[in-house]
Amino acid sequence: MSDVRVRFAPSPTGELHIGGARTALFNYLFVRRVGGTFVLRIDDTDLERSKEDYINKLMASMKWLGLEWDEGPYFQSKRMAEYNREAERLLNEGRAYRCYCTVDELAAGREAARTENKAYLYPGTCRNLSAETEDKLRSEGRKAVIRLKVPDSGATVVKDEIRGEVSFENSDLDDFIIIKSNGLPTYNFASVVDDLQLNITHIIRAEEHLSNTPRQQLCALAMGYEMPIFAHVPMILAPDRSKLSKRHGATSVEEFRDEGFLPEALINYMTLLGWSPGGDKEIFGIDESVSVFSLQKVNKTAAIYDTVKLTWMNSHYIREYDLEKLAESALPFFIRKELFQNRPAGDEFLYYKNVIKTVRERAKTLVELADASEYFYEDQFVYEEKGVKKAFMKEGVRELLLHAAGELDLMNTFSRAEAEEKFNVICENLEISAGRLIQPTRLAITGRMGGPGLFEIMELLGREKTVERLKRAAKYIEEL
RNA sequence: GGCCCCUUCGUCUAAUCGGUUAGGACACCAGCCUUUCAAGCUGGCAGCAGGGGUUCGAAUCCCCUAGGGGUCACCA
Repeated sequence: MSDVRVRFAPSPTGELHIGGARTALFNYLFVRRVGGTFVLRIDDTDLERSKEDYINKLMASMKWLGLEWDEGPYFQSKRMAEYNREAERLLNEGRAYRCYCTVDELAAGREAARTENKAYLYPGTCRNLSAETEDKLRSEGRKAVIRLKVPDSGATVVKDEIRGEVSFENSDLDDFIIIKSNGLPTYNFASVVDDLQLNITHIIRAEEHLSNTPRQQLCALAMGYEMPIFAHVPMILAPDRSKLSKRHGATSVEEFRDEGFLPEALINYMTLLGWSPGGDKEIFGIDESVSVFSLQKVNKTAAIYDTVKLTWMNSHYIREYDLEKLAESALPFFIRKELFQNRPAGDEFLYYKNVIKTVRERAKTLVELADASEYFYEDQFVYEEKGVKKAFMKEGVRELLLHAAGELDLMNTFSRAEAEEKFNVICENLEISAGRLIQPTRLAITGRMGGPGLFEIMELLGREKTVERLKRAAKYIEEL
């Protein structure tokens, strides 16, 4: 066990989206590679927006993806005493001060700056208040916030594993708030206190935090510490190049799961979003990535996520997955589609597994898998319109199907090889090509023009159902 | 608007120290295979944002421009 410690610190204001998940993944890859500790922290200082439901969903999503953490979850909401103690210390040491400006007063200043088209910086109104003035303001009923004294010269340099050294002029920063008037810490402060107290050694997070990093570094400096090493990973953008949000459709892990994506596929896809092991390999498991992962190889460019490639990857995993596991994963989708009510048992489960086995080859998601399985459970399906024209509305098809039904009925045993042999004989005797019989038969027993090998389907369905469906189709054609 | 980051096919990406016909994957197109649909195989289309330098030689180093993103809250 190395002493490397990383943390993933989501705020529970929504479901875990693909960007957050990818950040968690990179933390995971990095820390597992070096044998360090993965800490989960819930940044819930914003009581208004944080919801307990989201906390559970967040953790469920991480577990579903296989991103297990070693320590935590820690909750910022339970660590208020720490933040207040540190803030008090800064106050006593003269590195921070109470500010009594009201929200309205500040807004006025901001508005003025805007009309002059200048950047607004808090002017430091309360930076050097006398004890008397403070008493007076307090007696007026004014509530105070605590602001950090930011040096007005010099620069703050952020050391970043991915971007190198990034320098910010302190004069561009103002005395920002570290404790709000309701006594709660701001993110920039709480996050630093926690990272320091939890002995985090590497902060791997999204690039949107880069601009705030100098503020955090200034906090650490004021408290007498140095910040850990940073790694700001590029953002994941929606297809329209904008920041991910709800209006972009499925972006949360939960949604991807519900749409029938396998966790391994999602992991594989996210791994390649902003990182590449080099070489031509595209398909690899999380353990393989762990063994070669490095922050230096993480890209600097934001990536647009593309469900098309994810879908391709998913279809690959569906094809290669362990059948037993696939059957388990697909269960909720079959139930949702009402192909059956409960988890099938005994022979029913065997049948279910065989259905999946024959159908998995052409399903890109678990939803499609259940879709493609429909006619194995439903007798009263409708015939595909295009197929009816192509396969049913031809001379002698009805008689042909009836004839085939009769022949199949006479068979003693019924396997895919035997059925195929029988069809060959029928076609030879009638002097027609195999396709002439196979096409309408396929439509008759599945309602569709595409799908698995016909004789495979017939074997699984069994002779009785096959014959029944041929007859049903014949009747249907008659009524056309 | 200030500050910060970024810029290789439509998308994800590769290209040890500058020397490559700029490679792969998805998608798309064509062909092969085939009872269908897929899968698979083969081939094709398609990119170094633009402009200046430095250099014998630049996708790679420097500068400028343009574009994209982020951030500037008593949100995280």
